Amino acid sequence: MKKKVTLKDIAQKIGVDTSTVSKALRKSPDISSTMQEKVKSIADKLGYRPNLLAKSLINKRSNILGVIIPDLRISFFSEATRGIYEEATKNGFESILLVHDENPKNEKQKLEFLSDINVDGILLNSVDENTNLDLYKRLQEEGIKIVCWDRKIRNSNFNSVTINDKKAAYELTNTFIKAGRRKIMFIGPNTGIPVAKDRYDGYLMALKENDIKFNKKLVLQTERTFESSHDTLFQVLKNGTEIDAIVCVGGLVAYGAGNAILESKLNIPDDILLGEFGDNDIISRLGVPFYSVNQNPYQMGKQSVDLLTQCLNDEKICASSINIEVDHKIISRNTGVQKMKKNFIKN
Amino acid sequence: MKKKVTLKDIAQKIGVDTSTVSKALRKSPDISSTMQEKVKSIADKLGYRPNLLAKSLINKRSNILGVIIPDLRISFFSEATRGIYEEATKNGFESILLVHDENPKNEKQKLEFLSDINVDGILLNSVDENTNLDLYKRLQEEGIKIVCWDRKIRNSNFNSVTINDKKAAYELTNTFIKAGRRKIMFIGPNTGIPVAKDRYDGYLMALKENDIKFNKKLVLQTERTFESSHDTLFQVLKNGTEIDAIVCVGGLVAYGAGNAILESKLNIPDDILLGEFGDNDIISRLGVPFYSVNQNPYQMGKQSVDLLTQCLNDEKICASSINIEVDHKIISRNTGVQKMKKNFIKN
DNA sequence: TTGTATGCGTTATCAA
DNA sequence: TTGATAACGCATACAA
Repeated sequence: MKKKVTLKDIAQKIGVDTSTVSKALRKSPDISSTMQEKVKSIADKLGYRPNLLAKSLINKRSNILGVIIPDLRISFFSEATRGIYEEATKNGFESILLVHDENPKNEKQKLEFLSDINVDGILLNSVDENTNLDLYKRLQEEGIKIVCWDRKIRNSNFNSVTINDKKAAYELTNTFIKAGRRKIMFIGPNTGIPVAKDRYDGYLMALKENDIKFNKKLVLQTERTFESSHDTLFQVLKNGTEIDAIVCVGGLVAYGAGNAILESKLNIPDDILLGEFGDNDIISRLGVPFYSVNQNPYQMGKQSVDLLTQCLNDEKICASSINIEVDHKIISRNTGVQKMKKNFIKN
Repeated sequence: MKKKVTLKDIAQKIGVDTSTVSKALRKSPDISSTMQEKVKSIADKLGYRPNLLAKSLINKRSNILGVIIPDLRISFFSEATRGIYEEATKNGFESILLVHDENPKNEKQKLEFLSDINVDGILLNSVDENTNLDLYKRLQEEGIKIVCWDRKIRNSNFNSVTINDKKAAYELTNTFIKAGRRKIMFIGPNTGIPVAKDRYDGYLMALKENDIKFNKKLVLQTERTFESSHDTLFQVLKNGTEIDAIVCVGGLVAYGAGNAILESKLNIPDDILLGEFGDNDIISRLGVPFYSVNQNPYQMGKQSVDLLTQCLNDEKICASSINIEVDHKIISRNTGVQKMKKNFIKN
């Protein structure tokens, strides 16, 4: 097992000091160009690569960004992540991706890990705005720049990049109302998580504006997971609650809800219109048309990195609690579904 | 800006040496239990967290696994990644995720980054088996354990976890043949990338066994991207080449192909049966039924981590070029698509 | 039982 | 222009 080539190896080979090699490789004007070339050629030949750990132990910066997302199965996040790492590379950062699975404990662990390896910044899609708030703040005080994206954190000074969730939920609900639906359900968490709260508020606003009486039974408080959404809705449908449209707070919630509806032998969209946030691939698995709020994930990712980069370069920007609003649009999916010949494909 | 708490801070607070603190925190029998408790309580109060960089500079291990995947939009990879990080956590590792986008340059950059931060192991889904082979080998020699998953690397001693790709492709092609199709196309790279080669071989085997004459025109050599697949197939269809089924080497290829077919006003599945590897969500966006090879991604991810863990604990296992074969199955998707009322949902 | 000295690989500040 | 030394935060062999 060969060991990795270090400055020392190069130094010994040439017969100079490590500090000379170090400077030469970073093209310090201290070092003669003859020496610089000599060092460089040896370094290349030996395949030298500086040890990032040692470097960032001394420099204060690692040029690493940490990205924590809720769930990879949600294509909104994968698209956004794509925007993130492309822009990160452009800006000279390496970005590493971690997943918290909507679990505060996981989130804590990932955050601490990122702090332990001295990342410069974190792009955060937080589980909720309470549980780990103190930790967010501590990391920030330690000098790690944090940008929240998709999910902002109220009553805090974190910079963020989001859509206008209230407006989007309002528009989505309104779409249902215009399609003649009145018994519109809202599924998801509606407190604690700011995004969810905003979306809930938008839902309420649309109802109110259209003189639809608020029905408490049509608000299902669930977690942001497939199981929670599925099980809760399935039970509610079993109990005979009538609904004709659903606003789902996120992709997994919508997928769970959609499954519950189909299992209940109800039809989408005839009986129930399905709406979600994120324009997520997984919903297409249901094989039914649905509405979605497209949140321009790629753009959101890029802008998040840009904001974070600015934070790292300018303390003032960092302190100014900026919220960048990304455009969204209401779209419908799978409207062009082709009719399948029965028994054409059999299992 | 508060600085992070270090051993020194704790040591000064108590009035002992850093080495005492270091030992106390790791419960060394050297240190009295009184002292251990004292140190621990102070450490907790101050919120001490060891600096991983410094630690792994000394220890040879970082307990970090690097995961490099081709593309996040492919749900096969997100599912597999899920298996990976769940199992990694269980085994006491932190796993960080990077994406190479089927680009050898990106892959090189990510690999070197992982080496630079001294990860213990890498779970690799390589771009191809040639371009960065020397780099793979160098990292291995430097002591980084590498496990290839999904895509193995022939003529090398890397351990791997895959399905039986040839068999799977054979079965998929056979499914088409049994459905009465004879003009079956193969789309994707079919050389250089081992998985693709195996799948191609399986395709050929099925043709041969069913006395279907091999038609060179029905093999489209493309990259593993949406654009490459889409553009190539679209042109071929425009030129009037007749086909009635397609074996696509991967999800993005299938999505590109599906789009090309629909844009050409052909019907799936009536005119053309679509088949792919990975059981990927994104294909559902086409809103048509399709066949898929489910590769048990979650299981594959877990087993990859287990194999890597074993490698790290036992040099012999590492040297024995193990290939673990994960079960696959042919499935059909979207067969239960509900018929949509025209104009029910409008854009 | 605790402290001292040294080193991991790198950089920065001085001297030479 | 180059070299010696200390430092980053932590761990460990060895001395006290």
